[in-house]
Amino acid sequence: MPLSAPLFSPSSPNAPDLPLLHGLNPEQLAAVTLPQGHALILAGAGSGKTRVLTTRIAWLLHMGYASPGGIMAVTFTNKAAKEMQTRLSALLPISLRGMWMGTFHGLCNRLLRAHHQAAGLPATFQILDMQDQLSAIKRLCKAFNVDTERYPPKQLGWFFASCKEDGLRPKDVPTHDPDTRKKVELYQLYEDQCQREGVVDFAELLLRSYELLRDHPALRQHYQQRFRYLLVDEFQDTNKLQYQWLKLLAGEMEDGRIVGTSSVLAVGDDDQSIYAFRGARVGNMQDFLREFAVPHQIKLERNYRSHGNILDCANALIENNSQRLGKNLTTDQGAGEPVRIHEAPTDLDEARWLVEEIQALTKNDGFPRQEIALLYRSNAQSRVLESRLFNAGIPYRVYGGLRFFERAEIKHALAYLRLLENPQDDTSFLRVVNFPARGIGARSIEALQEEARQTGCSLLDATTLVSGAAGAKLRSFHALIDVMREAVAGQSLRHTIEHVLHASGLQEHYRADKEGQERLENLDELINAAESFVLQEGFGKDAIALPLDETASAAPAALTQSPASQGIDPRLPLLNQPLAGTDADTGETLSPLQAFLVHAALEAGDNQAQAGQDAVQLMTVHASKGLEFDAVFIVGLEEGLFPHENALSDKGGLEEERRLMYVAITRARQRLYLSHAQSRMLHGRTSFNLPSRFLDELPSACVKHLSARGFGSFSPKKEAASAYSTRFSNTFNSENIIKSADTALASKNTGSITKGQTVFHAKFGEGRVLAIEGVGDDARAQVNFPRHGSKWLALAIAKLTVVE
DNA sequence: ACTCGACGACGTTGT
DNA sequence: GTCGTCGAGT
Repeated sequence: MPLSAPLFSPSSPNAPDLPLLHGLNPEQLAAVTLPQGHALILAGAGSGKTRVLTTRIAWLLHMGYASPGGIMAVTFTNKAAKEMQTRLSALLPISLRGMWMGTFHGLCNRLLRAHHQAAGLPATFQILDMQDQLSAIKRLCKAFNVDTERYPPKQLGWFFASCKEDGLRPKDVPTHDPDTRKKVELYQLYEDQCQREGVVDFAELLLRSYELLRDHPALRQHYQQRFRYLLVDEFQDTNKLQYQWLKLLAGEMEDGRIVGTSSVLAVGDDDQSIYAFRGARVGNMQDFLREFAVPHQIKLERNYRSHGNILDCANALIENNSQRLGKNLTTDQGAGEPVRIHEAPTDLDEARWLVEEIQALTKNDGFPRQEIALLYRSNAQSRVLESRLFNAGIPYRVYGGLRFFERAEIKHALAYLRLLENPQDDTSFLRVVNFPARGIGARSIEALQEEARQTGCSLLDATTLVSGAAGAKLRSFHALIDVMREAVAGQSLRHTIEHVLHASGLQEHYRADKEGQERLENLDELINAAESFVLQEGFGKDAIALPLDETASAAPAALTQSPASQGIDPRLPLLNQPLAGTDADTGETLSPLQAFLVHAALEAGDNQAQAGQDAVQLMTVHASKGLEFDAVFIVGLEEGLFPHENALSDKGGLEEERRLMYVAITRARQRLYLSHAQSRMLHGRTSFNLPSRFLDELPSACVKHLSARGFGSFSPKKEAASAYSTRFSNTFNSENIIKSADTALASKNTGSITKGQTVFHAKFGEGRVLAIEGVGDDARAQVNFPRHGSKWLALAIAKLTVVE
């Protein structure tokens, strides 16, 4: 559908000369001061999107168009939510209590906590992260003798999640084949299990709160009237369910259109949609325009981040995508330096080159280390980079490894805490019933699970049903939990955790373990995390007090005025309570411990709290979204890797890879390096890959090919090995390439060195030639040295002499 | 009941 | 190369 909505004129009387608005460009100003009504902001990378969002909120509040309680702002990541919070607090000196700002999952959790009864959940319901979910599914499979060869738990989890993201309960899933029927059957069993244990997974948070709003008109209308302004960040990443959820909050549907008094401001960039694999639906942007009859649409195309050459590369690249709303970024910063492209013989050489460039950047050009980012397509690539950086003594920080709350010792501690809150939580029970070891083995657990299944009760409750010595041990564990619960009743969060760490024996266990030092420190860190969480959330102070704005008073009033609430259904438990008290703020009805457990589940935490350290930043391209750096390296730009081979099967997949590349490029402010290797260790074997097609899509005027250090002049032509690789798919094992390279080189190979010979190297000594590839100056030999392992050596550089 | 070693399968992106 | 599972040994 054409995007022809008129621009709102910024010169309206709605936009007085406020300091708040200073420095905004005309489009930003227009977006910030939009009148009532829905709007779509197409915000290009680096166009000041977050600034627009926060200033918009500040402006609404400042002008009195809304109170904090009338605003809901949704983001995808906790990082973005926090950032918004911080910036907003800097703009406005008022309390933002009552404003709903957070991630989709966070807000859904908030909704479900406030109305847990209506949602059919216990007040103490716990949230399953991916690990928990997987172990829950595995347990389910075991209990029902599922063939996990045919139905791998991981795949089942993915199936359940995608059903939920489409808003489908088991009964709604169409089953045309026996395979799907089986999976749906398991889906139902999984749901039953979760319900029985009082736990919800990530997708369930969304689906459950969607259903809550859908099935309770009075409640829905209450929130519809409360939230006059809904702001959604990264709208292109919303999935079907999130969009439906938003629609319910925005107003009632009539004739395919939304009617209501709220204004939805969706901010997004279709070119940065990189989460289709997990259900994101860019089509939501078009649907939004249509179903909300969006009157205002603004494009933010001025980029304040990157130099011209970088931006030109990004623009040219993304032009190759067909499904676009259309957008072109501009800058007035000047062209800057060319984008540098480097080709390395191997992934190891790539890493070596990278280290040298980084050293030059920091030493000669004065780039701070934390302003340098290394981006890669998949996590596995970080290893080589890390080891080279480590050897070179360059401090670095890897994002996206095991995060704090995902560490085993932390999960153990949390499992105890969760059991105190929710004794039904079998996942937590199983995690810690024998950790530290209590002599409760697999057989005892099996017996226990059998009893629990027959009785339909939780594992903890079933401990009373098991006979014999095993039963006694199980009951003493039960007693341990009960004693802990009593001991921490009414205690502060800090004391609670300290007590649990001690009484559970966790601390002692790690203290006895000589490898457990780091884990002990992490447990201490958990206490610190809890402490700062309590301070941040302000528990114990004015936690109960509601802001004295219209929220507290107007919301119930609005409810009584609304026609639909005249005949309140008395069966709805929530409506028998004063709404202002229940709906208002999270945490209000939550104990500090409960809130902390939610916090731990919803934000797995940064993986390393070493922020502020002067370290090079390593992360996947996905993780880099929303960040920016002075200098960016994008490595591993090879066919099959980036674009990833799994994404090449369909066109949509390739376009998403291209958007991913677009995101990566637009992270750079001043300097951008792109590199690829002719061969790399992948999945434990050497593979030979063509340079990524994305490199060919960049305008040659903006790029500069660096000559390979020590390998003679750079040759833009495909190498012999690479040329052959096109005939055998993109990656194949080294045996194939050796064969083909051998044939290719039979006549062309200049040197006298051939495969199988023993050669001598000044540094490495004698070694056997495993393979030869390349021609002329680029010819290389893979030589296996007894003491140094196998190495690729350039024949033009390394002085190899044939031994016999 | 627990620990350890061998073995095989499996390798994107993540709230 | 890593992870999880399985079997044997203590």
